[in-house]
Amino acid sequence: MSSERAQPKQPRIPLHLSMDDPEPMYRQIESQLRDFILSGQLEPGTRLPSMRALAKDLLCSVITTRRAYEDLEGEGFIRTRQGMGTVVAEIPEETMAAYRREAVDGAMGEAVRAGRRAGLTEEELRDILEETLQREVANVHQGGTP
Amino acid sequence: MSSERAQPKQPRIPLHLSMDDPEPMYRQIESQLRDFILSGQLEPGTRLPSMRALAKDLLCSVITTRRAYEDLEGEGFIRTRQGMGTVVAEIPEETMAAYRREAVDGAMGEAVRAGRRAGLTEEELRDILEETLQREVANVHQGGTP
Amino acid sequence: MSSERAQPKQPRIPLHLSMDDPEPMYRQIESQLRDFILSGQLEPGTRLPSMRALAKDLLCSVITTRRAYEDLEGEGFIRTRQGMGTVVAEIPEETMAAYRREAVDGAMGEAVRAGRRAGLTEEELRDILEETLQREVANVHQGGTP
Amino acid sequence: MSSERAQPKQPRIPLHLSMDDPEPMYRQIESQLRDFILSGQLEPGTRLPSMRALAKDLLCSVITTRRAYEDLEGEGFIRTRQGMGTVVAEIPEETMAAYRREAVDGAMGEAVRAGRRAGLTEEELRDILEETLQREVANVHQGGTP
DNA sequence: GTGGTCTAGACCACC
DNA sequence: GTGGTCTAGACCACG
Repeated sequence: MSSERAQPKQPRIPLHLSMDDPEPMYRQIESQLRDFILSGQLEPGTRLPSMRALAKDLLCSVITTRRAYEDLEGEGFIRTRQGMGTVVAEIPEETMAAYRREAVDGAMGEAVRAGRRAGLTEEELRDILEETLQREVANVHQGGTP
Repeated sequence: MSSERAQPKQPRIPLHLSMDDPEPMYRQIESQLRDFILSGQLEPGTRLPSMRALAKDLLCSVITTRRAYEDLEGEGFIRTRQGMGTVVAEIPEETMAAYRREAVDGAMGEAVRAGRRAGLTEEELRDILEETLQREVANVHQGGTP
Repeated sequence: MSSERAQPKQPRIPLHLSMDDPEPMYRQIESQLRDFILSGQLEPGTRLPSMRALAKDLLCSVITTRRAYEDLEGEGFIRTRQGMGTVVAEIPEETMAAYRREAVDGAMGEAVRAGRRAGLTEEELRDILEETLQREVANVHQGGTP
Repeated sequence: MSSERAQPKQPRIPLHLSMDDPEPMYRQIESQLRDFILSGQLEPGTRLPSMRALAKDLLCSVITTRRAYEDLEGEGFIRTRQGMGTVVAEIPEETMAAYRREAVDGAMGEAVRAGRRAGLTEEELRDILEETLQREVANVHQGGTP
């Protein structure tokens, strides 16, 4: 009679929905949770707030939070079981790395293509990266991606 | 035997719609035309195909091409006149430059934010930029953005 | 100006929901469509009935059909785009084969384990397979899996 | 110094709950106990652990173990008496055989239907059975169903 | 006409 | 208490 259980910890997770964001609510929730998991701020086994609790917190419908959780489960980031809530799944480091790279590579590719269309040199693109790093660092220090 | 009146030239414009692209059709058309204009491949005064002709060519509805043209006109990239067809607008170089910078800055900002969310260091982002430059250069030499 | 379109054919697809089946409706729809695709009865590019039409047909809510379609899209079996309906996706034969084997292997493994628990010999299991083949052939000839 | 009254023996029963199994906990308990009984590893008269003890052991709620025991009692596999604990019931060999056959037949039926849905031939199904026999024999020799 | 998002609220299964 | 299924109906985006 063996078992594989443990009491999942449940930290506060600072999510926020923006009405100005054209992205649908459930996707905003998904991407924020995904980022927390990918960045290691939410570790495997960590318990997520219940769908109902999160909905109350975000002032949205349970259906919206459910949808986000369902999608994330489909992607393998979280695991949910009836009556037992939802926890962050065990994800192979390999998979994590692939996900991390995917997002950055995509955006960087777009930036480079945009630069090429604009007729910029590689050196100018490097400068823009440096400027952006400065700017974004400033942003994060005041406290927000938006 | 060929007339040489001051009528706008109408070069071949290689547009293509992709079904796999999650972007709606009219936006695909918009962004492709916008890129041609911003990159100088379509010069001011150049005549664009009629909405009907383009729709027939792309196997899409006229509503779709109309919407793309309307949006581009709203942004000031093209001008449509009754009975005179649609031509690329005269755009101050200043404005062009601003648009170009905007696109690059936006994409680079996204790349940096994605990197930060994934927990990458600035140095790793610089490396990724270099890799991307390599890759994209390779791409363009074989011939295509797609 | 090239394109990648074609008028998808739309054959009749004989789906049916069983109320006695403990499986939720949306899963019944999913598995039946998945089977049609995996068995080649629904080819890539084939158009599926619209969510609303199917719902009317099956006497269930649009939400139920939508859920089935969404899940199948998540699994890569179908592709859906706003305003353009839903079509069977192009699936690598390799992937198809893997899916096909997965289901059968799982069930066969369970059968063999059950047989082992029951103390049956391999020969007895082979006999049972033959009997089952007979019986199921009979079933399908009268016309129903249930 | 050891009493040898006619009290039921209580062997160690290796049960385990898996969080990844989509099957609810109480069903996992049920099917594992049922298998032990049907395979003769738990003989009639053998005493089962108390609901409380089992719950503590499996790190689950007593409601869960109770439900499993109740279901098994409903199926006639075990008997619970006030103050006397729970013991494996006397089951006619005939009934046991029927249950065993039922399990195998059910699983084999599912395998054949899955194969038919996937468009496999009878010969391919026979091959799969042989492969599965090989694989499962290997498994059992290293020691476990899981 | 298509699908996409969000809403509310019911009832069930599991722990 | 948890999540899971199904319902109805509104409004938007796309073609």
